Amino acid sequence: MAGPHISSEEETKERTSGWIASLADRGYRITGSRRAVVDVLAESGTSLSPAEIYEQGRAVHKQLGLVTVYRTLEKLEELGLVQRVHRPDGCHAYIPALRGHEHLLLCEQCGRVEYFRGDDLSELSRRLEGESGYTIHDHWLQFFGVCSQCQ
Amino acid sequence: MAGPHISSEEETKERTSGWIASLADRGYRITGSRRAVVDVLAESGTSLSPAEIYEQGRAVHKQLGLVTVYRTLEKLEELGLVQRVHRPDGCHAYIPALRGHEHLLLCEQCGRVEYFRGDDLSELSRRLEGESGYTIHDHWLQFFGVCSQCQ
DNA sequence: GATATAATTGAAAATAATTTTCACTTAGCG
DNA sequence: CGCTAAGTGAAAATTATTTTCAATTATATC
Repeated sequence: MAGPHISSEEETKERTSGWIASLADRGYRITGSRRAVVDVLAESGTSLSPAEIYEQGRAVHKQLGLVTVYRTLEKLEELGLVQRVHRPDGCHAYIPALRGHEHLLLCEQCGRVEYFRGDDLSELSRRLEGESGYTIHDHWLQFFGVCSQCQ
Repeated sequence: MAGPHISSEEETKERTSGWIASLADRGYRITGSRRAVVDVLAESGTSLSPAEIYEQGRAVHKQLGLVTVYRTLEKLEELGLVQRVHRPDGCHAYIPALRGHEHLLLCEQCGRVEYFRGDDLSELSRRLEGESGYTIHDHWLQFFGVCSQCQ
């Protein structure tokens, strides 16, 4: 199994420009406000609520409005680039979306997110389908703890 | 692996009286309103939002208030008897809490919940702890699909 | 580059979910 | 039974999110 994946600065920059390109490809205009939302979330190692994105985004683009944060998240979510993250204490924060068979490890204190691979649940999924009669579409495997910084 | 566990009527009755006993043990009074909330959620095979519990609970105890639904859920949650269930489209519904190493299989259409056992994630958890430096406290393994009734 | 125009913006209002307040009721001990 | 602190529902307050709308602006086209 690959270890958890700590994002490098290099990669988060690529993520930022990739998201901007996806928005443009889709026909959405690239505005200062959208850039600010993308910058903040793509380069954050932690999950962020709309209010946190708003606050941090204003450092980049001072006239940013909270409404635009919501609207931009909606578009990024629609493009599969970001997703809400669900935690025992709530699900109001966003992260760069999981890709392929990635799973999550989350810090309960600071919201830090690690992505890892290495557990194939498709066999279990098929077995469950057979035994339950469900048609299974998706799954979540998430671990919750405290990161080394927060200990 | 044991198959998913379909609750019998027998068992849900036991669950209802167990929850009532736990509330009483803890020193909480047993009122008609609390009984209604417990009845509805303990005997439901699907996840229910506070508003749904309120609506169904009024069939049992007509003066039930929505505020009391919230307050009773808070107490049941504190006692570890119920928990919020998180799904891609939201996390505003409650279910009887997982026990031991149970995991969830959820119907995206009707909210039906199946509990299953059979996957031990403790080894993966330990491995992740070592590689990430996190102290892991908890995990979720959840499958999402469409149940046989909803197909 | 200038310009036309439809997309996008932020502020304010509206809505929805949840929590708090408070005067009244009641479960359950003695 | 009667007492009393716990619990109640209605209404108000709070919080998160969405909608409305007039003003602004990104970008395709000249």
